[in-house]
Amino acid sequence: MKPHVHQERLSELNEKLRQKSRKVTAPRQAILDVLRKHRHPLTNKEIFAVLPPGECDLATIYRSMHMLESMRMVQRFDFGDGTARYELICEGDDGHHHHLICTRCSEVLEIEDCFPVALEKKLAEDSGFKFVTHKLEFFGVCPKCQGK
Amino acid sequence: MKPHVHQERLSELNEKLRQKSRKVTAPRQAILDVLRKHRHPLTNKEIFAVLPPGECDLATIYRSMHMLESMRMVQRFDFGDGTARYELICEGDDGHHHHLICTRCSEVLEIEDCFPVALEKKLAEDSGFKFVTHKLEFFGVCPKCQGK
DNA sequence: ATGTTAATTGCAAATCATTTGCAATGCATA
DNA sequence: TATGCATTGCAAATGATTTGCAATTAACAT
Repeated sequence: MKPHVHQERLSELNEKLRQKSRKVTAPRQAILDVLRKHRHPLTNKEIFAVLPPGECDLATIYRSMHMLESMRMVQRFDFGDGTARYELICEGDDGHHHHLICTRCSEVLEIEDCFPVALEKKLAEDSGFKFVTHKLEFFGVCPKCQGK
Repeated sequence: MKPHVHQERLSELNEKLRQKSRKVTAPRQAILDVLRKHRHPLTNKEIFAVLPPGECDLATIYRSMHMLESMRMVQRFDFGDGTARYELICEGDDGHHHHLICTRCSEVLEIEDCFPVALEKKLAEDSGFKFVTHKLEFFGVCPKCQGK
């Protein structure tokens, strides 16, 4: 019943799924909903923890994040702790940016500017490499954690 | 016999170990020897593979690298593939630098300049963070791999 | 509506990197 | 040369991620 209700609620994100001949499944919608509500990079386990129990298997989250990454719908970040983190890529954005992470409490600040972009060109010229990109993250101690 | 031969062969690196009341053991010397001979970041497994069989346990390499890192004798790098890599820190160097890594063949180029250092200061001022550092690695396709 | 089919999921087991417990061993110092 | 604590090897534990496979389901054509 009400055959189109479901489609009406689908966001651009789900449309993107459709366009790639991917199925719009409950787990995928749930994952995208979580990402939409969180503006910071989330680990798969964090996504899993936020989801209602039984909503989606951890393995499915891993598989979904790979798919979303390959579709450029999420951006993967490495904070150097051996756990991948993902952020939804906004409309008209390429998802490329950096973070400032507190090494004590793990607070995360997004950094607007991307500095080394200009340098990639110089690097590419000097080295002969092509398609040069970079990963850059900053680490420090946030104001709250400075009082030891 | 020949009680001092061993000591005569000890490098500055082993002296450093001594100074920190660390023991100069065969596995540690072997590991440092490997690092001295390789100018690129090595994974623990790569170090293990280069070492003569039975020379040193993998777990010992993991423990040694942690120790060497805390003593600032090696620098740890993350290339985003979930495996730590280490480079010996040269005399008078702080070990801080970056790499350009080929995403196809994993060739690694060291990059002399460190660009974002000046930006750390600005970031620290803007955010209130202290002790701001960064990790930066570049990725691309090397000349050899460009011919598909 | 319903059937068909390929994509997707859950679950459990497998991998991979890394860590850790513990008893045996080995350096450094007396 | 003896003593004591650091260090090691080995095996088992951990934590993140991947994978095989049978059961389920979305998409689309009946």
